[in-house]
Parts: sequence; C-alpha cells; structure tokens
Amino acid sequence: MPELPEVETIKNELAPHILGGTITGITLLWDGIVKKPSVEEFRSRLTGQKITSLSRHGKYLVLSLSNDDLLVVHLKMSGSLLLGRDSTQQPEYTRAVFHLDGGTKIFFRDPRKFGGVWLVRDWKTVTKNLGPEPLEADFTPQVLTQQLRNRKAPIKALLCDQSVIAGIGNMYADEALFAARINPLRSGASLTPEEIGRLHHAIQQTLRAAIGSKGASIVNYYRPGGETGTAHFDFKVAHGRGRNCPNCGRPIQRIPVRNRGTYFCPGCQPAP
DNA sequence: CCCGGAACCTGAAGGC
DNA sequence: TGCCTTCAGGTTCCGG
Repeated sequence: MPELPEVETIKNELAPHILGGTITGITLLWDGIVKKPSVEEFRSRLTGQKITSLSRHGKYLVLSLSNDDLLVVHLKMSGSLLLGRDSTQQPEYTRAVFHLDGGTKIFFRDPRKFGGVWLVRDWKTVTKNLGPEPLEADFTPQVLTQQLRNRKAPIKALLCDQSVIAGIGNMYADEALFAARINPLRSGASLTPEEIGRLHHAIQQTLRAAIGSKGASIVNYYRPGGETGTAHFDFKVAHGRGRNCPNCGRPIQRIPVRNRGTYFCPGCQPAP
C-alpha cells in the first residue's frame, strides 16, 4: 500500500529513467484510470510532451511536462509504476502504458482499479485539502498541535486524514503511535503537549526510516524496477497479527478504527 | 465544520 | 476440492 515513503521511493527511482524523456504515446487497457480530462484530450495533450521534473505531494506523484501541464498519479492501494523496455512483457493487471522516446515504458499496474491519473494545470485541484508535509522543515510540534486542536476523533483516524497531515496511511499511523506510546483511540484533543512532542518525533522518525528501507512491501507494493522494499521487516506492530510486542511481550491487538485494521500494544499504549 | 460509516474494487488467505 | 467469509485500505460521498 503506497504511503509517503513508498511514493517517495517510486519518485526517486523513476526519476533517472524518465527525466528528460518525451512521451510518444499512451496505451490504455482500462479507460477508467483516466480521471481528468476525457480520454481523448488526455491522450492528445500528453503525447509529445517532455517530462521536466518529478515531485511528491502527500501520496500523489506529480510529473511536470514541457507544456506546463502536470500529470498527477495516485496509486491508491494496489497500484505500481513499473519500468520496462520495448521487449518487456506487459505485467498482469496493467491498466495503462506510457511510451517514452528511446524505448522506455512505464506500466501502471493496478489489480484493484483504485488508482488514477489526472492531467491538470495545478495539482492542488486534484489533491484538494492536503495538510502539512510531515518531513518538511515547517512541520513543527506547534503545527501538529494546531492540526489536532479541538479534534474529538481518534488520533489514529486523524493521522490518516490527509487534510491533517499529508502522506500518512494505515501502516505508518500504527507504527508512529506505537513509537509515541499513544493508544490509537485517544482523541486528538486529549493529547498532552508532551505526547504531541513524542508523536511529532515518531512520525518523522518512522517515515524517514521507511524511506531509508525503500518502503514497505506488505502487499502489492513494488519499486519501479520490480523490487520490494524492506521497511515492513522493521514494523513493531503494524500488520502484527499473532505477534507479540517487541517491548513488553504482550500479544499485539487488532481493533477496527474507522473500519481500518488497527494494530497496537495494550501494554505500551494504554487505553484512554 | 466535525464525525463515522458506506462505497468503490478485486485478489489472497483462511475456515469449514 | 470448493465455496464462503474476511481482510487488505486511500479517498470521496453522505447523513446526522
């Protein structure tokens, strides 16, 4: 499931292969992957454009093009962008292929058809209300305090809310809360300044470590070269069904929070 | 504005 | 062996 560390890794590993390349054509195997504009306009505006830069905003990947259009990509839960050459066999569940001059291909593989691409002038029209980037210098404990102020929802749900913080999803929310020793059901407003300080540190630490490990390959995450990441080997609680807490040895618990599987240690993260 | 739940979508895995 | 249920979860939409 691509979250911030996975999308960051994809951006970094895609860049050297596609930066400066020109899109010569698009093969669509499932039209529904194009969210905006129409399929016809998407194809005509994209063809012939040079890729001038890559950036990431939250879980969105943005390719800047020479005509000032932006190709915005969201992989949602099961999407991957795989590099290939002319001779490469098309992976199963490929929904779109971007052909570049020189023979490079980018396969958008997405078994569950949740992902999408947009061709827009301003990426903010796609990402709507994106909160602060957790790894930017301006993401301070004060900013986190402000984002959680007066919020009654469980902190787990708030961490996964892209308008509160950009880029965190189910896995890293669980990991950050464990590292900060905060129960996922605590309300945002109930956190003390000390707990917010711990959480702020835990979020940055968890995301940075995961980027260092090239992302977590629990299910359906592949890097552009087809390799997996290794961040999940460092997970303490996330997807820890049947395992014990590495700190205190108690069984890791799984509870639903906003219909999402939430893993935590009842000893290290005491109930509210 | 805030909150929680449903819907979207399909393959993998486990139970009986 | 095969059918059924559960799980995986990012985002948007809707009702209260």
